[in-house]
Amino acid sequence: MDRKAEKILNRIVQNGYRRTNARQAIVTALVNSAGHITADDLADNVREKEPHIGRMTVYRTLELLCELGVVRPIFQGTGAAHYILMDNGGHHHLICNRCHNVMEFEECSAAMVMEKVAKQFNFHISSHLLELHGLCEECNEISSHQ
Amino acid sequence: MDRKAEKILNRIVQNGYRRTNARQAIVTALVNSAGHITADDLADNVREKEPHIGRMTVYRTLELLCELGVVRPIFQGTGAAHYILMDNGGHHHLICNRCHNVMEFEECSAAMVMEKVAKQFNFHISSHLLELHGLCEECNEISSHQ
DNA sequence: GGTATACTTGATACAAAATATCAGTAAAGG
DNA sequence: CCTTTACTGATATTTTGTATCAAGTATACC
Repeated sequence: MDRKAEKILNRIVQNGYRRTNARQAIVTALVNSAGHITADDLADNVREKEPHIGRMTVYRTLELLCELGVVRPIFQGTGAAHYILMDNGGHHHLICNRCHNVMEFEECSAAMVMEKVAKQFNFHISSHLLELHGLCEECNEISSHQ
Repeated sequence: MDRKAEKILNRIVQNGYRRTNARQAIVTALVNSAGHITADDLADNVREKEPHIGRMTVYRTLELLCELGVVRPIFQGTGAAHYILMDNGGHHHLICNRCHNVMEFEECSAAMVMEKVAKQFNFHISSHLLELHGLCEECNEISSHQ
């Protein structure tokens, strides 16, 4: 069992919810998905190993994980919601408005900013999401050629 | 006509799309909605004044505005996507995992961070979204009392 | 101002995604 | 092992979003 998955399952138990086989399988699949996946794709992954697990349970588990702050649904391009793992602190995305490509980046100096805000509002931050929207290098060139 | 709406409509024209009555009405309603609204609610608002405008057109206009980077769909609690206006540079949200309250804050020192990233990736940033997830003051107290 | 053209619109039908329900099942605590 | 209560999963249903296509309208050109 993955350590990351274990951590999330503990969080579930600590909040008074039960540790079930379905939840174990779903959380494990979620962690293995690298943290970017739709509910339906996650359901498919889970059912490869445990075919008896229903779609509904996957949706419900994701809802629970949202409530616990483990996961956050976002739109990525078009179609269904993508769930991203927030348990590791944060996500940093560069999102191109034209090609909808998502690039991830690391950036820790943002931490300073957050600390400041947290103090001001007396808010207990558990994770964050920073999205920078615009045009990636390639799409920007196309634009300027028109 | 609102200046903000005017600016968005200009952006539409500058990108080779037409300035139509439907788009004017939709953009105006969007700006008046304070920038947090679902597609269907927006359609309702638009149709109060212009009942002939179809739901489909609202969806299509929002799609166009996404492409232009004017708007960004996010999940807020449950149900349909909420569209937030990105035209004024950025959004800064504090989102409580427990009560799902969304507080907005201003924070400009984040600009430095973004500049750095933009250079590194040669990415042309037009707007940004920074979400800090955790527990608000009130919910944090409830937690520690348990 | 009139006309041609291509873009835009809106009614309808359709597909996809998410939710409600409820009988059956399994986890936790004794 | 037994009881209680939360959880599950098949199904049906609602909600949300998309495809289609004839009719309409904005723009460019004359």
